Amino acid sequence: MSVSQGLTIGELADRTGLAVSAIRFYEGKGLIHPVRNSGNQRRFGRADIRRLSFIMIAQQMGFPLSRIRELLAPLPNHKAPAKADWTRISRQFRSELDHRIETLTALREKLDGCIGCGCLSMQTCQLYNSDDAAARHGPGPRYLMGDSPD
Amino acid sequence: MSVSQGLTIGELADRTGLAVSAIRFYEGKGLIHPVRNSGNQRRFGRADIRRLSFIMIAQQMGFPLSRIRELLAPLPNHKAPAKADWTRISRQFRSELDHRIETLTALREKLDGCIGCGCLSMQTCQLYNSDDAAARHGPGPRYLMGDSPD
DNA sequence: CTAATTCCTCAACCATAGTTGAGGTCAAGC
DNA sequence: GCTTGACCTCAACTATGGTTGAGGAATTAG
Repeated sequence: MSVSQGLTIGELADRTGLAVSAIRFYEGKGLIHPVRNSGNQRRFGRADIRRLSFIMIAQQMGFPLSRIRELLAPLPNHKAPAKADWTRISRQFRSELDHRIETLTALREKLDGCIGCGCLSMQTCQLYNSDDAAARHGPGPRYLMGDSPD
Repeated sequence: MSVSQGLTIGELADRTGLAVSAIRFYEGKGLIHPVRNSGNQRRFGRADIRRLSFIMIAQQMGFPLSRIRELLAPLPNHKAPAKADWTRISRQFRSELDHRIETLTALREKLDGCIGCGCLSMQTCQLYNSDDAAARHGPGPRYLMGDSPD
């Protein structure tokens, strides 16, 4: 396979650590867009190594494939992306990551308050309020789910 | 339904915001352990409202049901847990939450470095190294996945 | 006492994220 | 030029986290 023809799916699998079947699956989901050679075999560009690496990282951080596809949508399919393309995507990614970290941190702080007050089973729990208070506001663990304690 | 008989599944669903089918599903997975009345209907204790709230919160933070079951395993099944039970579980939960936040934060810092150096598409990218460097270390995005850059 | 509602079990189905295998084709080495 | 390994498609299967519906029993309200 000469360089000008691109990488085979097996070569790409070796480079990224992904299974061949996973790469085909991602193509089906619109995350990657290989070309086909005269024998109907997939041929990938070197830029696709980075594309798949990004997919793996984003997934590890809990992004669903549907969202990753959206993030990658502005990248060109069949030529190497410009630096500006990746920079824009990285910034977007970073901002969603920030949001995830903030949400988790806020939850942790409430949990801290809860351990401190000896709750999660007490009527005065800041996380779960009393049953009556929860009933007034509707179902679910209101405070953790977004309400302020009264 | 008198109080001494416990909550029906529908009442518990109203209190927690969960679907009746989800509560039955959690029982099947061993996350909750209702008793049965003489007519084979499930009866829940008030403590189960908190138990389900905890399940909802932990799930929202990305814990799989299997792990949540393990966390809840020390709680008594058919009587109200002691304060110490919930405190122990909360501490364990908090420590796993810490770990998640640390992992995400470390990833974010590497991503920051990457935006700063204009990478994710550059040969000198700190996240993805060069293809040759990546090949030397094995498949995948080595730096983000745990390696230090050389 | 009857009718409406809620409950029961069990099986099938949905989405996400893939893997596995059957049956067949392509390409690279000798 | 043929054999072997890598590739192709498509369908079925895995696991998680549930929902939906069929067919029937229990409970509650009037």
